[in-house]
Amino acid sequence: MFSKSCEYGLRAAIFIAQQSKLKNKVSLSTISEEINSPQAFTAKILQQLTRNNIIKSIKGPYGGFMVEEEKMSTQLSEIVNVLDGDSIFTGCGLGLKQCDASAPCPLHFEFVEIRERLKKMLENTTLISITDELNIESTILKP
Amino acid sequence: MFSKSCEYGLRAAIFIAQQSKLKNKVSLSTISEEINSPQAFTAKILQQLTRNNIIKSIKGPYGGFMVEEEKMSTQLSEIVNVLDGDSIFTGCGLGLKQCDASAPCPLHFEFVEIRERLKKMLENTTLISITDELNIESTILKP
DNA sequence: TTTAAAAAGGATAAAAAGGTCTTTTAATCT
DNA sequence: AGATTAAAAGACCTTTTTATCCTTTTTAAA
Ligand code: FES
Ligand code: FES
Repeated sequence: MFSKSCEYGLRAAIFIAQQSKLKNKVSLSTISEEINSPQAFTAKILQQLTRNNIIKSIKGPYGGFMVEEEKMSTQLSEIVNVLDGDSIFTGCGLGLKQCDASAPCPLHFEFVEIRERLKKMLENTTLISITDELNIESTILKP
Repeated sequence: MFSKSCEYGLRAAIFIAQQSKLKNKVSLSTISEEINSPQAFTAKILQQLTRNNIIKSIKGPYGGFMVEEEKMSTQLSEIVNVLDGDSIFTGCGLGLKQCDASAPCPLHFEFVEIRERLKKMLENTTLISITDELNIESTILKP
């Protein structure tokens, strides 16, 4: 469904958001331990999220990564878009060059509904909405 | 969503099924033209579908590929399973080692619904159901 | 101001996916 | 039987994804 980059990126962003809610900055090594991802690769992904202004990084001792208050409303769809592009939201299920109801593939009408539901779900889920729920239900970020 | 192999494989299988309904065998070159896929690569994919007994191949002059009558009820989910494995049907959206309601990731409950809907759709769609519809609606397999 | 912690950036490497080419095998026609 | 046609099989190549390593830059604290 999503690339490895995207999976790690989502898990990382959620973990950082959790900690930011508790006013903690977190270092790369902590993040990759807590979400069980390869450290150096995770660093690259965090750079992308930083460049795209989804998380904030602070260099130097006592530095780390955090999600700023106003970025806590970031939709997961934005993160997916940064890391995997938008083909999951707009592409044809059978790989036709463009998904178009006027020239539909055999799966089009059913596929679009599922794709839209996925899109809506990722748009309606934000870093803040997840970290709020995390306090209630017990969900996890590593295997 | 699906790999290129899977996209080509689904398009090819649907095209072959269409033609089999008209009692036509189709050659590799025809298939790759009609579904707009790279020929040599498509050959590899058709071999997989043949080995997995989803389509039938006939060598020699007047040979080609076809879907046998009893295989027209093949579910698209079987083709996806052969070409991409079952991770799309069972894997965790955030890439946790296993998707498990007792240790759910933050997306689990919503993700499972979408994943199940995709699975049901691909199980309910068969080569025969698609080729029946193809006569009614005008759906396409390329570009 | 020196030190050390931490991210950024660049180079590289391994693995997987995507794709091509050549030889072999099987079927049909003459 | 021999020539021809078409897929099967396996070797090979290219690109993308996934991943590591190492150096540089930044910066807080002693
Ligand atoms: S054309 Fe294939 S999903 Fe829309
Ligand atoms: S645990 Fe992540 S989708 Fe089920």
